[in-house]
Amino acid sequence: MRTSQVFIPTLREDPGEAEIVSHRLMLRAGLIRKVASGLYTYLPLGLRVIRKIERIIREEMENGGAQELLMPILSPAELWQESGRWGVYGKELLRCRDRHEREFCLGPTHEEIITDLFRREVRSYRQLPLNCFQIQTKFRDEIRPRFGLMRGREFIMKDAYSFDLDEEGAKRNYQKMYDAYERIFTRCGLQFRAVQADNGMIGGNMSHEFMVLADTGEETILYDEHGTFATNVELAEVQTSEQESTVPYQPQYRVQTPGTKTVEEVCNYLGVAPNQLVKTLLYQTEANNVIAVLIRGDHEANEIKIRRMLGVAELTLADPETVQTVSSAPVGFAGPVGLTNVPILADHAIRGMRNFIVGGNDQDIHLRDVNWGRDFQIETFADIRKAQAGGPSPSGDAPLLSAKGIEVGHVFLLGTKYSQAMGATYLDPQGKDRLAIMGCYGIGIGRTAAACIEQHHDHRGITWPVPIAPFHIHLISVSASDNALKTTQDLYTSLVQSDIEVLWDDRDERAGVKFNDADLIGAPLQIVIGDKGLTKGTIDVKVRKTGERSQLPPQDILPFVSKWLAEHSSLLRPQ
RNA sequence: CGGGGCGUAGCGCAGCCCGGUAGCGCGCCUGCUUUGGGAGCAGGAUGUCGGAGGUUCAAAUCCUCUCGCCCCGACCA
Repeated sequence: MRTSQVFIPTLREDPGEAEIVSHRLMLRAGLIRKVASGLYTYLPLGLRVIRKIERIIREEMENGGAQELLMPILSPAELWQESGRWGVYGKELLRCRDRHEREFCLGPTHEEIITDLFRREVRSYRQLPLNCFQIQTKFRDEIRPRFGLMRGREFIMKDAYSFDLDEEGAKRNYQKMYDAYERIFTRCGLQFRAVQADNGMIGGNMSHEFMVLADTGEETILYDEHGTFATNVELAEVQTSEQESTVPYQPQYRVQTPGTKTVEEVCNYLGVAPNQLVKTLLYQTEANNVIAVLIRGDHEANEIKIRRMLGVAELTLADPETVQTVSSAPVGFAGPVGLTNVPILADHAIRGMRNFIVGGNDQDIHLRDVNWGRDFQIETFADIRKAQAGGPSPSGDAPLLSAKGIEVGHVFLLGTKYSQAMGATYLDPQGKDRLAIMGCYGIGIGRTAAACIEQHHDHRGITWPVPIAPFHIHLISVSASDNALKTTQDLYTSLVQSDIEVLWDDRDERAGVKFNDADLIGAPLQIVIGDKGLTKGTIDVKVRKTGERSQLPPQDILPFVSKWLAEHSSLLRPQ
């Protein structure tokens, strides 16, 4: 295509609104434009990238036995009420009414719709397994959209849902999708890692997130150097062998700690290290039960672990009024001593502590030389803190390393959560009703494009991998002579006839402008035709990513670029 | 939702404190010259100063309200 016929509004300067490199470059290279917070228009160039990713996804999903369908973007409230999620999804679910005052929501995901379809249409075990996917726009009313396509409110997602006869079948489908995802992200030219992820209330360990490694990632992953263990920090188990301490008990006493609410403030005030402190977190569950959670001062509570441990869906820190009622002190001074009206859950690390500091259940008061067992009782010790880099890996003794990642895909074994709630059953060979075992599998497509830019760029612009580049070749003529024009035209035609995607910059611009736009847009190869080279009988080819240049006679260009593109389109080896 | 910041020409910004008829750079238009890494010269166009209300002889500037956007945080006691 010619630039005069494609709408590519590039920006010379960085837009003020963009913070991270992918967002900046997507705006500057003319891939997207913002419509409102978290809402973007995909411009022609951006859409070409999206379509390429979609094509790879379609191929690999079909390869993995999934078939494409398309569900509506609006979901009726009844289905969500039936699954129970109408009540729990919260403000992220954008609800609306139609002209008849019927309630709907914009679909943030489609388990309800697909499960409804399944229960209406699938009768027999003979129809299983079934795996359907769609590529469709989702809407989640994010609390804080940011970073362009990285966290938008409206975004394009591939979501797939599998239905199986039994657990084994479901695991087979899960594995197929896992494998498909590895192929997809590899083909997109991404450095990524599949990590164990949270399964919420369902249990088991069948959930993996596909993380693109990038410093701007919003997720933290922990892994060990052998590569045998990788997980979201939210999930990582803490290996612990804390023995009860044998340090002699000291008598407990009260100290004044005016205005010291945080661990840091207490430590500064008393001149002690955070690991001598035990913080008492008061949590509320959905049933409004309050529980006290004890965590060593230098550790962080892991709410996902606590939630799973308690078997509750919702867990939030207690509001100030509740804290006042339960601990008879304002927020910041809760402690376990005398806290008899709520259960006390403690992290394993507490077991090995003696003579520590806790809140005094009184304003501006802390207690020193407190000891569990003597001064208060702990109901349960459990692994409820966040794992930290440097700690031992659960798979061995190698220390854990941490990295930032962008979650681009998630595979999840759902089990019977939705089939149970919505009655998605089939008849087995014995004629008995059985619940279908489900799995679901998502990929954020815009986010994948953004993550790709995070990994493939330099100070001049994007350096697309061939498989998802908007164009293969950026063709630039820098001379206006008849000869140069004719040569460019001929080359353009022959490239197009060979099914190579060429963007021909036919604008009446200076060479520098064209070079800069080409580097910004980031087609993998640039071909430069000018009188300078033509008088020597050559045309220049530049590899965008490496800057490597070759001077070739016109007739060698097509074979050269065909070969180069073929070599760089093939499956990259996963890291 | 809490805190901070910003809305002035297509884009990036200054002007606001201290009120007095709106500016810079890039882009855009015209002409000439240039033409292999964002050209030079000359000329030109462009603004509901986010919106509403108020104070004032006079408001981009001060006050009130409102809308939008960006960043940080969202309870770790």
